[in-house]
Amino acid sequence: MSSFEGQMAEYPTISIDRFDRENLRARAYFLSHCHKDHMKGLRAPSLKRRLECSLKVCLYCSPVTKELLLTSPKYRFWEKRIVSIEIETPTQISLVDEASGEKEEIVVTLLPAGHCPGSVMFLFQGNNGTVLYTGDFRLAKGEAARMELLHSGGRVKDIQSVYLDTTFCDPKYYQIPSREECLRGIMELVRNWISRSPYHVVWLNCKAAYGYEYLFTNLSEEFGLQVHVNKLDMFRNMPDILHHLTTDRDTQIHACRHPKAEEYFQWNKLPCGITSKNKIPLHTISIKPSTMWFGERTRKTNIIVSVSGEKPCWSIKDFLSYICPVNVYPNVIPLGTTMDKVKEILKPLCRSSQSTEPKYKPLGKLKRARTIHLDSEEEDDDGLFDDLLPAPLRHKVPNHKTLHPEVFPTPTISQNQPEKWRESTGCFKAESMPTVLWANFIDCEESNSENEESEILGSAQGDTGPVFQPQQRADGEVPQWEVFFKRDDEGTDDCLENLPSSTEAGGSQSPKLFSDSDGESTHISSQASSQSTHISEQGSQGWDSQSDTVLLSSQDRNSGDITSLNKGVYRPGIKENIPAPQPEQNVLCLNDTYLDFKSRDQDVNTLPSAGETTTLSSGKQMLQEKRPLTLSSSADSQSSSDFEIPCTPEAELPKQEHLQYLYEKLATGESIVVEKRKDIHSSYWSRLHQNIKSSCN
DNA sequence: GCGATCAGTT
DNA sequence: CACAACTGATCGC
Repeated sequence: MSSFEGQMAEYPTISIDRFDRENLRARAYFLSHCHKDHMKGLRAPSLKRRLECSLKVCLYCSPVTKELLLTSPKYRFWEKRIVSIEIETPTQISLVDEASGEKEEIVVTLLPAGHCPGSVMFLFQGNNGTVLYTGDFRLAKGEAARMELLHSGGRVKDIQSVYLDTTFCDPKYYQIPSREECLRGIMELVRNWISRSPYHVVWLNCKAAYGYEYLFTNLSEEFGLQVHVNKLDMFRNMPDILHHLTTDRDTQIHACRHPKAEEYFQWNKLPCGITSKNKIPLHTISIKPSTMWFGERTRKTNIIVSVSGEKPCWSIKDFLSYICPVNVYPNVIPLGTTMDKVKEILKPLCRSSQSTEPKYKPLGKLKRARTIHLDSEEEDDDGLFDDLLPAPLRHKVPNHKTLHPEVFPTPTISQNQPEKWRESTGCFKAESMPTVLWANFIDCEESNSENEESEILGSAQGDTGPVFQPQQRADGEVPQWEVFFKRDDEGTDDCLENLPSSTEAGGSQSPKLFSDSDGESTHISSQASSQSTHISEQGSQGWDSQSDTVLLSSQDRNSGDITSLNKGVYRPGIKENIPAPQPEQNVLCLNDTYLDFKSRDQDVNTLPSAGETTTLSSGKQMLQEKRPLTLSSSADSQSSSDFEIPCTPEAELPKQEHLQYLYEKLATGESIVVEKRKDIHSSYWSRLHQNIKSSCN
């Protein structure tokens, strides 16, 4: 939970993501994205009154955020006062005190935050220095380095303070797989479920209001099925999203909601109420996209299996140390700690500690004939302090071929005339084009080798229903979830093979893998009858006690081994067209996939930062402005060949022995000794151990 | 009746 | 614990 009170030290007359208390006096409001916990007070009567009494106060946000916000009638009263600002367009705003007439100018730039549609970071430049408010951000490594407007004169701007989303500023979150990884894992789960029959459906159990669109669109693209949702009018002006959604329940992928959805699920009922199709009962699994893949593993029956990678897909550390501000203000303070402690952790990444020692500077330097970068930023603080500040010389990444910084147009927004900006809603078509981005990653043209799904893929509507073709695989029945996470190049691709029965059980691999503490099997298998009958039994037992959570992870060191996912999968051809990520020297990242399963008995909880961390605006940026299309997005998010991003130093790769140990213990049900380690990983490891232990109890 | 806050769930 | 919600109870206006 964000503890940010809404105001920044440097510019206390503006309020961001908070609209209560002190913020009621703000001269201008900013909203980084459309999640409720960043909208506190936004529709309170007190603020509404303030608005009515004021002529000038406005809310500034991205065009997409504005659109999403105004979809809700609760916020309609804001309509005339919302000023949308285009992404990456420095915009001057006059902050006027209406009582005294006192005025202050500030330039704000919205930078894509990669969290949910419309989400942005705010870069403010004014008389009190340049500050960055990150909001909730989920940027892949190197993303900051690609942001033109974080740079000036070829280096990162001199940023006084960063107001940082520190939600995952904890060693336990070190292993967060990339979006691509998570998507890939989900894709395979979904594929293997829905390809069994038209009556096998997937429920995406999404909690937040927005942020799963990336998942939806990609699933839709891949399988030619629209995703069922309760409402889609908020996306009416975002065709790239809209086309992948439907309110028609007759689809195999659901992301619909209901207050009692979890309860429904126990009874094999989807949130939209359906339990069957053509009088044939549906078989449902649920996939829960969640960032809390570690934090949530507390239930007794959870099984955690993790082969850790060496790096998180994004990192506060990388972000902050790249920006290298003078100050950092964490927006999230974990309960057990204090602001100061978090600051202590972050301080080493900031300016002051980067070079405490004065550097030798040759005397007699001539006054610089400064290279004229046509940056229009008149308050170019870099220029003033270049000699004084130890700001590391970081060259911005050439992200566009024609990346010559022209004079930035700096639109000035008159607070009196927000209307002229209203038209910006028309830009959504260009704003969000994730599917194109993804087309590059997974070739949607590729047909399912064993059926005519390709026809369905091409159809705009999924309402004809998929044509079911019997699977051709030998074992016929049981989903081999494990194949999604295997490496194929080593005998140690044993994420699951060390588990009892993951493969050896022949026709019935799944039971023990998903078994609960009672040793009771919870079949994920396609034995339809067992499934539905099982469900009624569950009603009395309570499914939670049976639900196992499995955290799985691949260790595809080989960044190009996407094809390994196909091993043993029924659709040998499907991924062949995927361009393998370029094998780059700088690719040090391991890609992890964590999955947390549930389906009827079990629930498939997946995807740490992935699903809900959609990058729409940034996706667009990447696609249209920054990246050559020949780069796979997978490679993009993890690394860049353009420049060098250092590893997160602490992100040490767990040793195979460790993992082997854990698997063996897990397999045999033995308890696991938690060895205390002093380093930063101790928390990670003990947690992992504890989770495995608890799952074996 | 509405809103804010808190505790509890997922 | 921490995501991003929602529900229900309680209290105050």
